Amino acid sequence: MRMSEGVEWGLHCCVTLAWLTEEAPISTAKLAAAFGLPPAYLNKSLQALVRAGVLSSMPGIRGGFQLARPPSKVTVLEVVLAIEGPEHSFRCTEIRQKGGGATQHSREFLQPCGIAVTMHRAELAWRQELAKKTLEDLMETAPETAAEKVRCWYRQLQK
Amino acid sequence: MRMSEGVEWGLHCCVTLAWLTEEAPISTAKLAAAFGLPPAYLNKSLQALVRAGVLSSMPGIRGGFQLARPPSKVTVLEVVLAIEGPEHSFRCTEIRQKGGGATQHSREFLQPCGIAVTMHRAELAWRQELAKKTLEDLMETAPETAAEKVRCWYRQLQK
DNA sequence: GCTTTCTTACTCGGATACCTACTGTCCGAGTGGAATAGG
DNA sequence: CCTATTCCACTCGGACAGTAGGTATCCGAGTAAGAAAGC
Repeated sequence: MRMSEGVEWGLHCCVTLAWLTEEAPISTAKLAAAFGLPPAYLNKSLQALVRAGVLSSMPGIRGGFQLARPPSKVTVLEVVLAIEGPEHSFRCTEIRQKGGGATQHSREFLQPCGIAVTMHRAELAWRQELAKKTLEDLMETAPETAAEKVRCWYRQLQK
Repeated sequence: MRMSEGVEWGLHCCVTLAWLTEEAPISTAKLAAAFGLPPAYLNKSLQALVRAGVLSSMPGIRGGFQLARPPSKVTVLEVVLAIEGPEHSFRCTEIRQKGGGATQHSREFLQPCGIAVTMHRAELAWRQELAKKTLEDLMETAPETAAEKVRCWYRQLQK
């Protein structure tokens, strides 16, 4: 089970966009340059965030992306689900009903598979943990200097 | 992010083996028949469980697999990690240090990336939830009739 | 000098290849049981 | 009848293809800024 790299990219970009609210919008090319990422592919992840309503995009010569909401209103879970997709990682295929072990009586299959319940409950705990954290929390845990450093770097890029 | 199907297979097989302790060992072919799974590929997952010390295997004409420990001593997490691998799903590649945004001062990179910390903390919650549950718990949540049904089916298979 | 028009450079967005990793299959080494031959 | 031996069917285990999804790239539609021309 491996999470897409786009999640890491998306989260870092969201935090960066939060710091650069004043200078918005920021283009894909600049965000990609900031982290040394392939621009075209990063764009794909950013598009997913737009579709999810986390970012908003502006076309045109001075276009780019910016946060659609204040950082305190965007949870980490939203960003993760936007890029990874909303499906659960564990998908019950009901093999208990499929083989020779599953005889006629389907009455007992009315109640959900205990294994699936356990797995989904664990995933729920995971999601709740991610739903607790917002972009604002991420900004606070970063070093004091980070925000100003990003702004400074961005201005140098403008020259 | 998608979990391997082998996890579902492995968990169902472990519960089945727990119910069939008296009749152990059980061969891959029989377990595969019980759930309608491809035998050779299921064998691959069972091998992983042997390497992890969850199951023990017996070669020979009456060989097969059986639980290496009582069901109460095997956590769901163990089974999941045995098949999925022990790595974390989120892997921080430290992109904060890579692009043009990461200037000279590497002092601030001594403390870990806040995004990675958040993601790992969520995964920890997920793992703890799975570590709480044992195979015994799964057996209890199953319908009363399930255990006897499995044993009955297995005896019919012997004929 | 001001307004309108046009050009143009730059942006996002989706359609198109590539590549890793999960899925599925096959065959060989090894073992324990059962049949058989001998005592 | 009991025991030792041989054979064999069945098992696990790892090595070998097929395929889906994530990764990476490219090109086209659209837009807003800025220059240029006209008033």
